[in-house]
Amino acid sequence: MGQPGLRERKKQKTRLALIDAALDLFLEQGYEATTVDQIAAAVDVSPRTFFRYFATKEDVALSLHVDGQEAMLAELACRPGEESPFTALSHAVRAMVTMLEEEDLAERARFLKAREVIDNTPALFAGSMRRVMENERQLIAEIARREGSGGDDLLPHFVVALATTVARVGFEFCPPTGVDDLAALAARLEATLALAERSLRPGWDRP
Amino acid sequence: MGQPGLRERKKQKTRLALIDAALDLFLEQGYEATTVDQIAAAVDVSPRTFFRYFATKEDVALSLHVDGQEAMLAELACRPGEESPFTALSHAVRAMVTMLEEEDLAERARFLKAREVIDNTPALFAGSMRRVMENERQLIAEIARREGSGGDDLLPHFVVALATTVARVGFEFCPPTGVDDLAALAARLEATLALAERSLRPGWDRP
DNA sequence: TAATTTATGTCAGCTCATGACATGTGACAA
DNA sequence: TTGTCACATGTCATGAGCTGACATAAATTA
Repeated sequence: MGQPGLRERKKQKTRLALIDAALDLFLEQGYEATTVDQIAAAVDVSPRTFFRYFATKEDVALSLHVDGQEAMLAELACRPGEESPFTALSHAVRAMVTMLEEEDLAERARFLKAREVIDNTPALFAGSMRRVMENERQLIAEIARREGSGGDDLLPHFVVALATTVARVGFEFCPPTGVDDLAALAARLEATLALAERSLRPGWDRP
Repeated sequence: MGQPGLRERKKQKTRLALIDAALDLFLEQGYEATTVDQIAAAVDVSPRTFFRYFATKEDVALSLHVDGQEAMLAELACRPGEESPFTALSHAVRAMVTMLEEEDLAERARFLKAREVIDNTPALFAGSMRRVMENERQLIAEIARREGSGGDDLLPHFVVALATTVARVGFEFCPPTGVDDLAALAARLEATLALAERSLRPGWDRP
């Protein structure tokens, strides 16, 4: 009886259907060129209902992205306090990928599609950056808390900014996604982390 | 005959008037709360005309930001080829501030206003990040050219990303802007550059 | 002054997004 | 099973951002 009830299941189903329909349409004819009405029609739902699931047209493409961010924050909260800030953040970044690796096949496909659409749509890219930036504030707060530094200390800002930069470079500019590029993505991320590690002085992230 | 002609002068005047009116309204009542019609009315111009000057409502707030980006690119192009990538980029970042310091008083006030509005408006912040990212592609291309590295080389991506990160941290989170915070801005930027310098291994930005 | 260019105004229309209210469908207890 | 309640959805109306088409007014040039 772990089942969440018919109502809830229907909602989840509609939600995923909306995401899938939206991503397919975005890939086919572009983000700007597809209307909310089209997405709603594809799922056989009123346009008004679309906006009950997603606040904006943007959101439907970025919802998975958000899950990743949350996973990152959650992982950071779990890291032991002795770990140096950047090490902890590295693990948090990796968590985004490992989380995906445990997912459904359909879910992974969905994520890769979303990534492709976002990469090819400036408006969506901007939106994703905005979310990254908002997430960054929380990361900074958490790092500052761990390290007991003041609010106007530059270091936490810099460390977090560097970590998100690494994540960004790692996730960006991957070759055209094939069937399951998750492995390639993970490899690229590791390469970027290694590059960062090798570029920085030991102990740089602690005063 | 150095004069650009009445027509051109009028256009520049209208353009600046639109920017000023928009920024003032954004500061007063918030970005989302002010309509294009209001901005147009404040300058006594039809709403349609507004969109002939700025493609979107966002653009009117971000136009100055764009000038800075262009200055950065221009400065990078001027830097001597022997200079290591990150050093060249540092100077390019500084150019954004020095350019402002040579500007009109009104222009500087405009810039500071714009910065304040952008910082307090997620939507605008996202837009500015998008432009930064688009600019980043050009910076990467230029660095790759200087260094003669291939298109899939991680290093140029990383170096440029780090430079824009420094710029971002340097420009962000300044205390509430007073009359002319340009000096404070410059100081903060220098502090961030110093922090980066001190965190990185010598020669990290060259293979 | 006349002819040509071009900035602006007007209007009509599309899409995104939201509030208000009605309706239908699952949840749950008697 | 049935009846009630909660809530997901549909319908309608509205406003804001943005664009195309065409007319008008102003500046430039001859």
